[in-house]
Amino acid sequence: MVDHASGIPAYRQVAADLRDQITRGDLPPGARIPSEHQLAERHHVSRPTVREAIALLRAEGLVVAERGRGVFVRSQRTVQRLARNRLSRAARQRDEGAFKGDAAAGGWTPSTTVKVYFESADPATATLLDVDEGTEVCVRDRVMRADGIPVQLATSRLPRDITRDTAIEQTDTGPGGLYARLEDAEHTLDHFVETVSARMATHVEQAALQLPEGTPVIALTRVAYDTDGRALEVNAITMSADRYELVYELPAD
Amino acid sequence: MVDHASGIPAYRQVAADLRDQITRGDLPPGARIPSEHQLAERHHVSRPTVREAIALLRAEGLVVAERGRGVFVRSQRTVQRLARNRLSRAARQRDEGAFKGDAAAGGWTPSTTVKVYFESADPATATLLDVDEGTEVCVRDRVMRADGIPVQLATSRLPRDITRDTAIEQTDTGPGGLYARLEDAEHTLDHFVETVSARMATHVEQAALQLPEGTPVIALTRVAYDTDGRALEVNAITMSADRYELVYELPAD
DNA sequence: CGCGTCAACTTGTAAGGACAAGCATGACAA
DNA sequence: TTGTCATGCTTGTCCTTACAAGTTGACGCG
Repeated sequence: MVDHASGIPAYRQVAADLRDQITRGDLPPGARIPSEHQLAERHHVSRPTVREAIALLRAEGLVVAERGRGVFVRSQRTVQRLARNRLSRAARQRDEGAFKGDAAAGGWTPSTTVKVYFESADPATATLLDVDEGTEVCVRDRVMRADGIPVQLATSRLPRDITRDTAIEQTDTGPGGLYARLEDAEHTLDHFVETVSARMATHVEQAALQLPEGTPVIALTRVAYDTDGRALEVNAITMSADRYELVYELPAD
Repeated sequence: MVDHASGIPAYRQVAADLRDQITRGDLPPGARIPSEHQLAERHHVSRPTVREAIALLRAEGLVVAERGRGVFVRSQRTVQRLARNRLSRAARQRDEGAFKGDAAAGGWTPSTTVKVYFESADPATATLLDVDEGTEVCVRDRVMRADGIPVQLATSRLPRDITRDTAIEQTDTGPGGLYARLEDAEHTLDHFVETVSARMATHVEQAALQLPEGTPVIALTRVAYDTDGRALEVNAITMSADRYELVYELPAD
């Protein structure tokens, strides 16, 4: 019931009530919350007020609405963790790149669509790859899926003088993936630098990753360096924050 | 102007129009967008419709509303990056913990408030620390500020049998911080495991970090292990995604 | 018994009105 | 000149009403 004397807006009180029920477990993941009409009657407020309350919970990512069906408690993070210690040479010899390795560990079926094209380096890419602006780069644009649903977008850029006449310019890079081909071409990988940030999904990403509104994404930029300290590849990865968790292991010294 | 024949809801058309103006730069960061009344008149829609459009942009984190003043375009990310390779023994000997080190590198003034208390381990903590549920743990609850504004929340938990009679149970842990005291007590640190995820801020975090609505946070869980493979500390860190970027360096092999 | 249709739900979109509360500005008084 | 206050602008909150569009299940007909 809404307390008008408290000074707290009615829609926030309704939202808080539902949030409590969800976090307490009275409304478990997947459960349908009462309809807008029912909530309005129960709390003695109007439907727009109830809708505002539900809009809050949607923005928090707690619930999803489905027209004609109801509003449902969001199921928990699909604990599809991604161990990033998979970039080792040994792993490359076992399977085909990190994504397939994660899939095997997580027990889901991976699929990928790839587009390969060429462009001249924009300022940001040029800085990261340490090449002149306008240098020709090979772009590998990938959409990765787990059991058919898109979970990750990745765009790799490499200087064309490295990729020319290699399988990297093919859609299928072959066993071990892109990094294996780099090592075939005598570019010995030394280390990677990953930069992790989070932000709200753009509407393009929302569409591509089939995200409900109000979900954040993890944006990861990985730069691969060879033993000479030269940057070989810049990979911009976007993941639904809902579905991913990144794990890093760091030595104490 | 709204096109009723397009099938696209009016509030989305209004939102798209404003979004374009913002991304194009016509409405630069800090600028005030037209008032709800003006937008309603201009697009020939009602005020509630305009409000719904603005609610969308707020959820996307593009604008912030200030009652009595107007709605303003959000200013850009403050590129305060945080290199996470600072957990080395050498760094501990130089300064006092990772946060002060980051501050020195970033050129801002750090300040911290600490609360220390004891509790019995909840299931999640017990699992991570590999102790029995209910074991007494020492909790260090910290709010970290950069130039006075809160940027990070961190809660460390350690089994009490490790912290008893050490400076870890004091608010001020002394030079080199918590990890230096652990090594003083013959617990040699071996490695850390960091788990990174992103999600929308809870309303508690929103208040503590003074975040506008609709901003995501980066949630990081760090577990410190000693050379025997024993978990010494679990640190749950929450950062505004606006203000942080994490950098990891990984060896290729 | 099977299947299609329809009614009764659900959420989505939109209008219009009313009052509250915070802020800035300018007029006015000291 | 300076401080105070009233006024009008802004967003915040909330109501009532109406119709659109998607889903589900029950009912009746073949």
